[in-house]
Amino acid sequence: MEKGPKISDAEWEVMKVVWDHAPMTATEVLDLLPHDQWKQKTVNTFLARLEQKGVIESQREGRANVYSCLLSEGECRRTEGSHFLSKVFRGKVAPMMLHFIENEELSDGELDELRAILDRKAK
Amino acid sequence: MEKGPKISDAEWEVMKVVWDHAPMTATEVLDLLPHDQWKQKTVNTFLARLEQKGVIESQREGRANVYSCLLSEGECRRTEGSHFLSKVFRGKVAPMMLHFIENEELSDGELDELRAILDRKAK
DNA sequence: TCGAATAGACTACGAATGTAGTAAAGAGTC
DNA sequence: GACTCTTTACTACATTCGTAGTCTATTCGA
Repeated sequence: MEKGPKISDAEWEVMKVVWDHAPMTATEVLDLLPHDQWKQKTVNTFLARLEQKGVIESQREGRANVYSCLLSEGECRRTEGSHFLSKVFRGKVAPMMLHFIENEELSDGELDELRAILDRKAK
Repeated sequence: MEKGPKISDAEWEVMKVVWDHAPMTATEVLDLLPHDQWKQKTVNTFLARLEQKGVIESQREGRANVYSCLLSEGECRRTEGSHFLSKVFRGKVAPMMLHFIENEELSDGELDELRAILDRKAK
């Protein structure tokens, strides 16, 4: 399987906005991020780096660059997820699942949902 | 909850060995890592950094340093896991679980195991 | 048309990461 | 005790990451 590019922590924050609203300009990206934590120039830098990495692309439109996604959130989740799995849980899925079940709050509804998925999966 | 230190990708590789075999020396750590990918000096650097970060501690024993864990693998998994969850899956546990069920190979045995855990959890 | 505002391009810079080299000190050998 | 070998302590250095600043070109208003 094809290894996607490495997307850093801060880059992920930017990408969440882009995935939700692209195509969009750098100014629009800033507007959808917490203003007290982000400066326009910082956002611009990340957008440029993300384009370098092939996660997004830009098209000039008048005075502004309009950014669109090249990689979907799902694709990036696959890359990041399998990396996390092998790094933190030594590639063992079941212990990881158990970890999250034990450590994160799951509502009864979510538990039911997961059981349903597992039942379907098991044929 | 107390945020643990950031442990980098390569540092995790070293820590897996330390968690499995501590207390141990730097030389012993190298012996348990793939020799073609690790040099002794590199291992030493990582051990020093991990000590700085408070993940391990060392005690002088003759000419060598003997390293022991200060943070368990489970503690580090909790820190890393909740970071991953909020970064990649926006804090939503169920979609993450679903993602792994759909994207990683789970044997029938593992599926059964997970169902059993969920059943127990839901009472 | 000329200056002001604005968006992008390029540059900066310290901290963390991956990967090691060099110097030095302790331990064992003759 | 002098020499050698091992293991540590300190230093190095290119990349990536987080966070912007400066310089420039373009657009908009007067």
